[in-house]
Order: sequence, then structure tokens, then C-alpha cells
Amino acid sequence: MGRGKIVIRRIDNSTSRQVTFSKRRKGLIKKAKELAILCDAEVGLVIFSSTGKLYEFSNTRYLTIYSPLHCSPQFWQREAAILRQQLHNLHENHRQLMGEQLYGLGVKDLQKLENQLEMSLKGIRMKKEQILTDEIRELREKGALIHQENLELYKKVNFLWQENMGLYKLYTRDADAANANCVNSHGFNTGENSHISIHLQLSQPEQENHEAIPKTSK
Amino acid sequence: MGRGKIVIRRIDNSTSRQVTFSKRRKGLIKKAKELAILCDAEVGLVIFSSTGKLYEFSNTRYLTIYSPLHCSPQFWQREAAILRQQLHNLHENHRQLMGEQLYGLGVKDLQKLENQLEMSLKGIRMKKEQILTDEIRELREKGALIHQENLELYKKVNFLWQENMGLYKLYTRDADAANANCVNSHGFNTGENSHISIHLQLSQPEQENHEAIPKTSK
DNA sequence: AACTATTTATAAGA
DNA sequence: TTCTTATAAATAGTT
Repeated sequence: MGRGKIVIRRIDNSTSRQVTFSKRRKGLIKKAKELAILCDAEVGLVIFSSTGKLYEFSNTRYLTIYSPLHCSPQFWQREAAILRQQLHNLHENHRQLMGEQLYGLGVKDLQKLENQLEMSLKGIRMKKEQILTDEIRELREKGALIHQENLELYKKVNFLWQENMGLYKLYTRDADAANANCVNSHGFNTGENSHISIHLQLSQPEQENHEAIPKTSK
Repeated sequence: MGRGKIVIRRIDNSTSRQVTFSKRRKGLIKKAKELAILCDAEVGLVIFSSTGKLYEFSNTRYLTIYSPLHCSPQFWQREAAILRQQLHNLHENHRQLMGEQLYGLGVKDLQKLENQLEMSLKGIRMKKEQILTDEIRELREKGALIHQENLELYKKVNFLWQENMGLYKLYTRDADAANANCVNSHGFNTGENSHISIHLQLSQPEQENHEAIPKTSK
């Protein structure tokens, strides 16, 4: 009902928000009164403006007794009012920071806001970078540790392989004459041993020290 | 607002009183909601029908519960405590935005903050730019206006100069014979006329239409 | 519950 | 803030 249609969402412009508040508050209270009279109803209405100011209408005992105005020691009321005010101010400030509510700000103010935000961004980005580099460093260290571990495992594998070779030689020397055709000479390159070597290759991204591993001759 | 005007007094007919109650109650609650949203206000509304049935709307703590407990000093103490807590939280949030107090935030949170700030910056910069371009446009318009004015003044000066030339010619023709050596033939190029022409040149940055000005032969 | 002629509220502008 | 006015919204009386 007005020169143009509006959508019901918070009015950004603080001045027109106040004007609308004043108009609609009046209208609402008027209608509350009318309803109470016309329909013989009990109506209680309490309105706090966004700045914390209180307006009310009531023809029922519940609200007149229990509304903040009528109960409580003055001290706490005032206390709450002050806190509400502070909260409101901080909220406004916050909104401005978030890029809303820029109405009525001059270029200078905007420049100040911009600088402030840029400083913040810098801090946040530094922090983020720090976290990321820390994480990378940690991962590197972990990687190096695992690599070290792998090297040792390779050594062990190599050692065992050598040992097995020795044993195999001894075995073939002793048994050659008796069972020459019963043993596969590739016995150590299939089964468990080759499995381990494949596994180690997978968990070893860098291509050094591979000469320590006995290649599987497939 | 209806087929006919009504006076605000209790509706005698119980049926139409109930119908009106239902209609107007709906309207009142709708308007209460709108006020709360549009104007960022806290609104509490309680309606008892004449039969004792309760209807309410509230986006504020005050009305939803109304027991004697809430009128005690304890209520207000708690109220203040809640507000203080909210204030504290907002403060924290604000600090984070300002790039302080980034402890314990993960990369994801930081990214979010960064995005938020970047959006804000964008809004603020747009606003700033808009103000500046508006100002420039205004200045341009003003400049054009002044330029126009100057052109008209030039025309006037030219006209007067022409006229003076004519008068001078008439004068010299009549007086030549009598006082041939008493008049300086450069009389129109010193004094007031030349002063005006210099002044106009200074306030005329663009170099067009200058041929309309009689050049001072210094 | 719909409809709709009117009244009322109010958005925008001064 | 208050006034004005064009227009949107609410609603009184009716179906």
C-alpha cells in the first residue's frame, strides 16, 4: 500500500527504515486497538525498535504486568538497555564491514573500511599460508621418515635374498646329483618374495636405491 | 477498508464479530511480522479471543514466556548475561574479521573468512567507485554549464566591441579635423575592455570560439 | 470461503 | 518530522 510495491525484507537504508518503522508501528498499534475494541479481545503488543526503544499497547493484564517496563529493578533494565544498544552498534559496524549498509558513507570512510578489510585479508591469508606450509613440511618429514624405513627394509630384503641365494647354492650343490629335474630354479622369483618386492615399489615413489631390489625376471 | 465504513466499537452481532476477529487477527499478525522484518525490530504480540483462545506472534524472548519468574531481578540478571554473551560473541567474530584472533581456525574457516572479506571489499569498492564517478559526472556537467555561459559572455563582449569600433569611427571622423593629436587610437585596447577579455580567457579552458574575441594588440 | 467495492495503510517524494 | 498523493493492501458486506 503505497506508491510502489515492496518486498518484505530488512530495509537497508537506515533512514527509510526508521521512517517506515515509525509509520508501521503507528499503524500496527492502531489496528491492535481496533481489534481489541471491535472484537472484544485482549491484545498485548510490545515493540522494540532496532535501537532498543520500547513501544507497547495492551488492554490485557499479562503484558502490562510482565512487560519489561513494569517489572524489575531499574538497574537491570538500564543495564540491559545499554547492552542492547552496544550490541546494536556492533551489529551495524559488522554489517558495514560485510559490505551492507554502505548508505551515507563518504569516500573517506569507504577508503578506511577498504584498508581495514585489506589488512584483515592479509592477516588471514598469512595465517592460511602458514598452516598450509606447516602441513607441507610435516608431510615432507613424514615422507622422509617412511623413505628411511623403506631403505632399511630394502637392505633387509637384500640381505635375506643373498642369504637365500647362498642356501640355494648349497642346496643345489648337494641335491643336484640326486634330483636334478625336480626343482624349479626360479623358485625365489615367484611366491612371497616377489610379492614383497612389488609392494615396496608401490610405497616408494622416488626412483633411487632400486638397484638394491632383486628384479623379478618375469 | 471494505464495502462500507465502520465505526470502531464492539460489534454486537456475535457471528460477524467472530468473522471480523478472524480476519483482523490474521491481518494484525501479518503486519507485526512485516514490521519485525522490514525494520529489524523485536515484536511481541499476544491476542486472546473473547472466548479465551490464545494467538501470538513473537520474534523476541519477552513475550513467548510470561510467568512471574521472568519479572524477578534474576530474570533481568540473566537477560543482561545473555546480552553480554552475545556482545562477546559478536566481538570475537569482529576480531576474527579484523584478522586478529585467528588461533585454532582451520584452512577451511580461513578460506571462508577470506571469501567473505573479499565480497565485502568488492561491495565497498563498487560503492566508492560509484561515488567518485557520480562526482566526476557532476563536475563535467557543471563545467559544461559554465562553458556555455562563457560562450554567451564572449558573444556579448564581441558585440560591444563592434559597437565601440563603430562609435570610435564616428567619433574620429567628426573630431579628426579639430583635435587630431589629442586622442590615443589604441584607447579601446587598454583599460576595461582588455581586462574583461583576459579574464574570460582564463576561465575558458577549451580553445574554441576564441576568434570571437578581439585580440589585444600588445 | 470467495468475491469485490471501498476504505485504509503506506511508499515515495517534497 | 510531517504532509501529500498515488497506489497497494486490508477488509466489510455480500454471495
